[in-house]
Amino acid sequence: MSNSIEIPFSTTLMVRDTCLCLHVQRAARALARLFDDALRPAGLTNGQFSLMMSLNRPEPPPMGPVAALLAMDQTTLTAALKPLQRKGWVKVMENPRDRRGRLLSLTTEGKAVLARALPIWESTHAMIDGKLPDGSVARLRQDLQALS
Amino acid sequence: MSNSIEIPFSTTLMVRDTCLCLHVQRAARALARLFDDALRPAGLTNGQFSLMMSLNRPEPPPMGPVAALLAMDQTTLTAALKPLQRKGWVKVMENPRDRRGRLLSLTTEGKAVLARALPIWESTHAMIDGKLPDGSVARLRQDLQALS
DNA sequence: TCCATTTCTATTGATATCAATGTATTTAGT
DNA sequence: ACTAAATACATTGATATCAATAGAAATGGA
Repeated sequence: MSNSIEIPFSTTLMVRDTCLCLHVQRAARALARLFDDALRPAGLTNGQFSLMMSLNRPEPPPMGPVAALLAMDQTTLTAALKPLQRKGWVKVMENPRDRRGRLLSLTTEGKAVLARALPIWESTHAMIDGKLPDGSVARLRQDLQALS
Repeated sequence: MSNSIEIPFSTTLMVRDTCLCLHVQRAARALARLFDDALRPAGLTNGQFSLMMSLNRPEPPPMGPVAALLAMDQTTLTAALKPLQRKGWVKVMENPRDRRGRLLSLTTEGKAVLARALPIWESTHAMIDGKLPDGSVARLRQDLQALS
């Protein structure tokens, strides 16, 4: 006996259509592929581009605020820095004011890589802008910001 | 000599504020954490919940369409199925009509796990809905769909 | 039928992601 | 100054993600 616990197919369709988490994950994967493809000639992934761009500041930031800006776990940032350090694009140094902390900065070569990637970002982003209805991109950004 | 190639800080701020890819990745990470936390008592991550829900169909689907539905690489789906198979929640069988292919289905226990997770999804989603302005969630879904 | 092409999936290698945990350092309270 | 608590990162282990590649089976054209 024992009726097995079943979710109706109609519920499945409802969840698929309405789940915001699923929709965001889908879009995240699709956009990541799009930017990864575009940025490949520059030797960067979309995540590496965003991370390095966030390090292009007058003063080298510590890790915590950078992780918060990117809405990622601090351990994820530690891992993401590894390949960039290996390539000599990012420098991680001890914070003289707080020896627990690290300060992150782009190397000269890192800045050059980022500068070569920038026009690719611009054209890719313009392409997306063009494909979406006018104004929807700005609206989308606002809505997304409310989630993170 | 050689002036190093620098991107102005103002450009960095512009990219940070406008990059749709970054905004989507940020929201994706934040939402993933939120649902992962909520679903943890059910033993599922947000991705596993979405995948298993997409398998709750009258007829077991092959892998290709499932990967397309989730907008993920086919190799990602292969990997994502591994832990679910190990736990006995998903069954992967050869397609008798096409011996290259596989058919994916939930086991009885898988269906039970999914059924226990459903109320968690409902309450978590309702919580998000409540925190966002009226109507913005539906609009957001539409905009995201245009991207994937 | 035979063969080239296409389709469907798996494997490998690299990076991304987070939970759990540990270590070193700073801060705050006394 | 001393100590407990908080803070900033790193490490480990598991899963997620995709590119490149390879294998097997189906399909289509001659």
